[in-house]
Amino acid sequence: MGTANQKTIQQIQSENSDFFRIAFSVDCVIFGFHKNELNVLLLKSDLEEFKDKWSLLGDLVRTDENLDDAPYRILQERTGLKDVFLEQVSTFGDIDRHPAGRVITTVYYSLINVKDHLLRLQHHELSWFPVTKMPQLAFDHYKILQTCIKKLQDKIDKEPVVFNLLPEKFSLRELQNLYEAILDTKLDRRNFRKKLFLMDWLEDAKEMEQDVPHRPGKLYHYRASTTKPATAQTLVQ
Amino acid sequence: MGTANQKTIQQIQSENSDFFRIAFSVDCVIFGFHKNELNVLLLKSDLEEFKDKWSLLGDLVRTDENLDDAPYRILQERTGLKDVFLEQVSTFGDIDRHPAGRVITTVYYSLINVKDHLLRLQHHELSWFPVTKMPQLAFDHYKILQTCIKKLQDKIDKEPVVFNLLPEKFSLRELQNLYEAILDTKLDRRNFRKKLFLMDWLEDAKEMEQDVPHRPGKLYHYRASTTKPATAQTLVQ
DNA sequence: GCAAAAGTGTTTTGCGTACACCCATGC
DNA sequence: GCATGGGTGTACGCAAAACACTTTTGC
Repeated sequence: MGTANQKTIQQIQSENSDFFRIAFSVDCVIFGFHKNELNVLLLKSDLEEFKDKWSLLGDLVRTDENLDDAPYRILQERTGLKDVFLEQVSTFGDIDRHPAGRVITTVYYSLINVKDHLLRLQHHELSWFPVTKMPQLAFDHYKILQTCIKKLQDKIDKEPVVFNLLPEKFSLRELQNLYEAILDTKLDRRNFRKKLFLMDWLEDAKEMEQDVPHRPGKLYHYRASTTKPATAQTLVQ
Repeated sequence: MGTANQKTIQQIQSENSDFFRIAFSVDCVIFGFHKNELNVLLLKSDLEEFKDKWSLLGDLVRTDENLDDAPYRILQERTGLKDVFLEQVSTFGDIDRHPAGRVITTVYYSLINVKDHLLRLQHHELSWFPVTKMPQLAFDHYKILQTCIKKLQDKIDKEPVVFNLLPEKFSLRELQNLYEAILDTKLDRRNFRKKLFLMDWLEDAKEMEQDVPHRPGKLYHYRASTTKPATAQTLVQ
């Protein structure tokens, strides 16, 4: 903040005790891809006001953790997941967004691979919901979710983030289904393949699909290498 | 937040008193356009640790105001400006970002028209600095500023926000200078004009520049109307 | 042999980019 | 008349979009 003067935070606290009536939380929109649908992980709300509603995974921020670390902790605690993709989206702080009092929340979205990590769903009631069939959400979580979906849609055009949602090896069809699910639209197969190969994100896994009732497709994996050869340089300028 | 159970905020507060050692602020990156340079409004820091450094305009969030309202209040209080363009950018919350204690801050950027509003600079030491010649900044404000510049650069390609930085009537040359200052690059004049007219953001003000030592250019103003008139529809078909 | 999806190329169109000359005004 | 910036059009290359047929496998 810009107006701090020469005081300790404790002094500020006592002089501005009102300001410390604000609680600070983090909420996570956790996306997964399952049965050709984009899913979100939700928790059954335990607030009386929101009985039968669901909510995003969230928690208060600890005083001894960086803000950007909090969502990693929450995911680890609730799902056992580590090393996931996470990105900050926005912060929501309307006065009345939480019925119990003033809570400002910073929202992150996460992309995880549902199949690889069998979630150890704890005693909490956790469940996946397709974004097209969302239950009633508590708080302002519906608005938050829509913001995250928009952000994700913008992101996948330019950045190779979708691979976080897929198993290591995948077919082009699966990848296209995923893009279609996120963008909520149909894509032309030939143009999609052309564009993806141009992006230089894919590497041939030298394997084929197994046990499909039709001609098996090739499998690919994400080319993590950031060493984009000459192409990148020619694109600049 | 997602894990609230049936408690009042006061109960939560007493049980989690540690969490309420976090202060919550808002910082504003206020952009102006002056002498063909993108400028930022800064305040001389009054923290001893940051003597001779400058900082963004910020303040603690009040318990009785929506988060998104706080930056409007801050701008009003410090500069007298009302009805400005403001957009939330991101929230910064590293443990040690503020020397006096734990402060999480949500950052907004603002675009204002320097000439129209003669700022009533109060007793605070406020000053404009070109983004190319920034002084030493306090806290993590340099990082915050860079994030905001990046956001602004992305934004002006798609959205008509730059007009907030200009007087009501302006020449195409001024507009191009502004784009060049924000993007930190040179643009081709003919292509720039073509693109801007295609965007359908401009309307002929039926006036010319005055007192310029060369052929005067036409003045335009921003076409606020989102009602793209018949042209679009009649041209289709 | 039939169903189902894989794999593949060409054409068209629009957009971004590069580029040079005449024009209107103040001095 | 000269310096300064205003105003305009064309050609090229690339990328997006539209579009149909053959191939491979399981059953």
